Amino acid sequence: MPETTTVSLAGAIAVDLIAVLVAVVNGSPSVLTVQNGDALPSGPFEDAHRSLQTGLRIWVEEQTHHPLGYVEQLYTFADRDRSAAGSSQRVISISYLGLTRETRGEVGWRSWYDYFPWEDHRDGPPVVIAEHLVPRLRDWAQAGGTAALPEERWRRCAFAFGLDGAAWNEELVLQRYELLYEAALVPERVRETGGQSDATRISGRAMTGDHRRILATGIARLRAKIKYRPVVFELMQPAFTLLQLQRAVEALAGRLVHKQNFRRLIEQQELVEETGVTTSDTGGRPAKLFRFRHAVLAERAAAGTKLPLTRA
Amino acid sequence: MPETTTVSLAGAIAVDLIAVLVAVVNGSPSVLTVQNGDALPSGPFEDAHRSLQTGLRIWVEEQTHHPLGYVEQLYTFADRDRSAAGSSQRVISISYLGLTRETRGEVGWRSWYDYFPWEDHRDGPPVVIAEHLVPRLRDWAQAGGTAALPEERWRRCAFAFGLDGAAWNEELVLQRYELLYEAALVPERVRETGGQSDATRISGRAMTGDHRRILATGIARLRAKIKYRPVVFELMQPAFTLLQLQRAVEALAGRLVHKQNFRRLIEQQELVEETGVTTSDTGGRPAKLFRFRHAVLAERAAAGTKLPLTRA
DNA sequence: CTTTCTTATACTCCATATGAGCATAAATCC
DNA sequence: GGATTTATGCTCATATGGAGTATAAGAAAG
Repeated sequence: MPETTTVSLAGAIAVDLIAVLVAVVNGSPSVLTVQNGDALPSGPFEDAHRSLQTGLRIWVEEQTHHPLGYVEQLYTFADRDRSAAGSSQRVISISYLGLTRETRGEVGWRSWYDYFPWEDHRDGPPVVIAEHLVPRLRDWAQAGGTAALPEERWRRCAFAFGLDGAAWNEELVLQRYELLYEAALVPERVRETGGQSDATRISGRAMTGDHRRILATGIARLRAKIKYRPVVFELMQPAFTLLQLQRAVEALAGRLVHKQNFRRLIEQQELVEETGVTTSDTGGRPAKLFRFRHAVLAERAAAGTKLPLTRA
Repeated sequence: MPETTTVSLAGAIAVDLIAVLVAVVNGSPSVLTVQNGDALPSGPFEDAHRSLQTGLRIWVEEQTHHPLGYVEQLYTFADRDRSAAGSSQRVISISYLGLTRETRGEVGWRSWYDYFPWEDHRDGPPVVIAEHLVPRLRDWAQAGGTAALPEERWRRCAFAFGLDGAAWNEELVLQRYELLYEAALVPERVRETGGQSDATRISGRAMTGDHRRILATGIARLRAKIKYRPVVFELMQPAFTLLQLQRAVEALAGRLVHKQNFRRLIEQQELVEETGVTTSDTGGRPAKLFRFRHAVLAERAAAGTKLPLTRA
């Protein structure tokens, strides 16, 4: 195998950057969208950019006027069916997850639960699962021909959605979406995009191309990451109460955590320090305001905010 | 922002696939190399390939005649300095981690500790750290000009290499390499590649371009992954003793684990099942042979082999 | 054939982490 | 001033993980 790089043969190859930009807006975990919520922001990777990461930063800040905090690469796609039909053009899509402190109430931010209604378990399991998804998934499993296929299909569903005694695992965002895709329960499967169709309430808002799959990838990555890296703080204001921090974590994870244990965890890991100020804006007894101890970033690369989950 | 994809402007863009192919050969965690150990196998992404992953599988199996087990994307690079000097060609490098059961004693497999001698702590901290790396890192830190920079540099070194009371963290493979790179302690920094220079014993074997950085990324990813996903089994023969399994984990992690606790962990997670056969090839009391319970892949996507680490 | 060595395997012990809940404190709202 | 709400401190039971002791079963040495 030669070490020299090689010019690709047929057709030009274009490189696109796609961003999953996350902020917590009014307690909702939100993602920046364009085209009236139908797509994630994306743009060509310009030859002028020094690197992918800087390319992304430059144009996100150009487009959104937001300072971009934490950035991490998600995945690179180049599946053939991503190309525009009839075109010989091959598109490489490199997706990124970015965290930012949303400030002004700008347009384009949408709760990610608009796109994944079944992912929000903060008020218990969403009714849409038992009411609509389970029956349809069961039908799909049953339609799995002969032999072991129906059982196999249903086992996957039960595992992904926490049915039949299995516990809900909030990190399986992508698996759940791909299951629904496979079962043809999302409109992307049949190329009809967006719209306010009746099905939106069941299958969530659709997106262009595979943007919703990319979004699912980003959510899954973030839900996993908050458990072992102090990334939540990238989404917080400089000073915050512990309950505000907890609400942010809960918004991302889509489930509630035990209040006292959450405080214990944060404090014993020394992730925060008191500012000396308290606020009464929260109602009830005034809460101390904390700030993130930036020192921990250097101290412990592996430090993290584990979730003290409430057992089902 | 337009949703349509865009043709890049100046120069063509080529896409390269780079593989970090891992196997455990005679107890050594090994990686498949080409060019006499100077480079990782890589090749152009052909337009004919259906997707990146299949593109990689096809050509790895073409080149190595190895069945490729677990495959996962590592990272996509496009830094400007990766391009050949003088060329306007832009190269996107998409790297993958692949696990395989090496069988015949073929050429090209090399212990990854040839490239990262400081990463093998199975017999305690390698002397090269205290003998050679620490003094040079200290010099580099000291040379950090005025103010807080020297302290800051040294803090990073101490954290990455587990000095000054910090614990050794085997997952920080990439951080360590990048620190050595920054301190100009690896030959890649000055573009002189390969060779059996005296420095190899200290800074490890070098590689072409940023291949060693990609290898470091792969090792780090794998060391993290074995703790929460049952991927070690991809590297094992169909039947194995628990000690063989433990040795494989230790080879990858570069550190020893507590034998009894390792067994407890594996068994209580029901990752394996007895074959009913025992072997006396191990010396001492015959050991039961086990096989991986493939069912767990379906049962628990989040199942894993956590390391019962020995405390320093 | 007994001793010795080596590896396999079964248990015990203890410190810490984590899920869960009770109790009290300090504000606001009527 | 009592009800309500949020903040915060503390206890308890259990699970988990690091570490060590003890015993079993084979091969090799003598």
